[in-house]
Amino acid sequence: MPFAERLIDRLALFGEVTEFDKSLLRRLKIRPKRLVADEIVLEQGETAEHCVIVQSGMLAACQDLPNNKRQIVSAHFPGEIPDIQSFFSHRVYHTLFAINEALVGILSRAELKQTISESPALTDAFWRQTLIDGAIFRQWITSNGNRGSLAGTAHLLCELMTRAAAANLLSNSGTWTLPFTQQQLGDALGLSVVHVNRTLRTLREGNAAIIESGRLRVLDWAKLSAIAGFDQSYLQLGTHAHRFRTSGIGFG
Amino acid sequence: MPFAERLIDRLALFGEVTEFDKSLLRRLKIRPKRLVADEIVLEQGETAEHCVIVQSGMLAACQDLPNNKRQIVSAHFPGEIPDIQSFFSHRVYHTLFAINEALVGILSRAELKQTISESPALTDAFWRQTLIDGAIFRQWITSNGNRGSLAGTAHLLCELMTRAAAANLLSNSGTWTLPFTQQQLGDALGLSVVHVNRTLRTLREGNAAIIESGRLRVLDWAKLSAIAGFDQSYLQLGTHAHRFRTSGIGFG
DNA sequence: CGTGTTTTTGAGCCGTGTCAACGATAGTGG
DNA sequence: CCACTATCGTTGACACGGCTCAAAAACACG
Repeated sequence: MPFAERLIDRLALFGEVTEFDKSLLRRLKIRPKRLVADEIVLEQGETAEHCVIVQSGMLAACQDLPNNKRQIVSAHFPGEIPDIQSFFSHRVYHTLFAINEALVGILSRAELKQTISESPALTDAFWRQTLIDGAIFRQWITSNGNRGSLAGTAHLLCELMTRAAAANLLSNSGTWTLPFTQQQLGDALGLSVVHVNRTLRTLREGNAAIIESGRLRVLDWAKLSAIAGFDQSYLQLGTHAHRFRTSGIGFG
Repeated sequence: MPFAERLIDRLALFGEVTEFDKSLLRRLKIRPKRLVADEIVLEQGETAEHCVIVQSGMLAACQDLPNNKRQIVSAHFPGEIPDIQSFFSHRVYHTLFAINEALVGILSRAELKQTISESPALTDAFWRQTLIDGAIFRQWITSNGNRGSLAGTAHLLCELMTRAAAANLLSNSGTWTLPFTQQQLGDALGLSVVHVNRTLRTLREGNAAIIESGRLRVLDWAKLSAIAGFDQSYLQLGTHAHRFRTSGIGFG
């Protein structure tokens, strides 16, 4: 599936995309680029003339800290544009890197911005995306601040699983190949690897969720989301989430 | 100063505001409302038809958690519109409340959205705001996750002080009446009141910053920002920050 | 002046980090 | 196809940062 189509598909999760808007997006010049795991797309402090769109695999953004820890501040699924913020601030304050082997599209920031500005509907759609990103950020703040390790971890798993479902990444059996290492989960949650491991064990022993050979399987969605205090509506995946909620693999 | 002017002033921090845009904003119907400390503007889960603009005082947004803790996820200075996110998602997932006695303006969300959409420059300006909000969120994630209590607290103080300066809230002597209680700082930082208190003492004893009778005084900006790992550029207060940097009260 | 809130301090405990080691798994080159 | 090696996951022991409980001091307000 070409880049523009993936983008369109994702936008369609949140509302109708008109033929006009589709044609605008299809006109974008997008250059493919393969990334290996851990490959850096954009370095903290750099200025960038290009935007990135995720085609397959996952990207994440992190801030490297003086105490040589790193904080992962966001995770990006196929169809997403991780660096929209460079629209108005060409310097970025975090490093964008590939979580696993990924295929991304590189496009001119100016061109994308121009294209978006040609359609009020597209402007709305992208602006809306950044607001949803904000809602996700707030949840991460809460997870890292006051939810505690178990609820925080559960919340992250719920969020990632829901977003993975929306990106159509679940297998028939409802599992998802979680590309994060436990170290990376810890970097996102502000926990040590060791404690992430223990927390995952607790979730496993409580029959809430299990990661087996890299695949995340939610054993009991009600239990997991209760532990997390997770309510997916902030992700605004209305229609799509509904598709999964009614498909009998345990969402809801 | 009328509401629209405060809004214009703030937008002007980030770039020129044309007369056309000003006239659009001045046409907005804004109803004043006084708030006492802790008064709730918008409750978690509510749907809102109105937007709020802060005129004086401060607002904050928090998420209440099942473990009866609360996480403050954002703080809002005069000139800001805390609930822009309701543009595309009428339900809000956090409670918006007044930190101290405040004056806000209430305006129709639909009308504001309409007004903004009439000017590409305004659209850009507001979208840009939400992206800056995102940059702030990322910093809070990092503070709550991996910076540790001392650096996290210092970072929050740096951020609030810088934003207070941009909102022209500093006294001649460079102090600012920090309206947060230590409990609220803790709610923002994911720390207990007790520990916030101890951390502030450490900052005080290190001659970095001191809160005396509710006023925050930065004793040594270089030291405080070094502890925090703070770099104000993510706030994009370019010109304005420069004004303070050269005013000899210790910023830079 | 009295009452409620906020700040400050102490003492003790618990969650989470650190260190260290081993096991599992996957990729690599012979 | 099998060592070899690197990375990741898992577990235990122990230390420490930050939480809880509790109470006093400072402050704000009517």
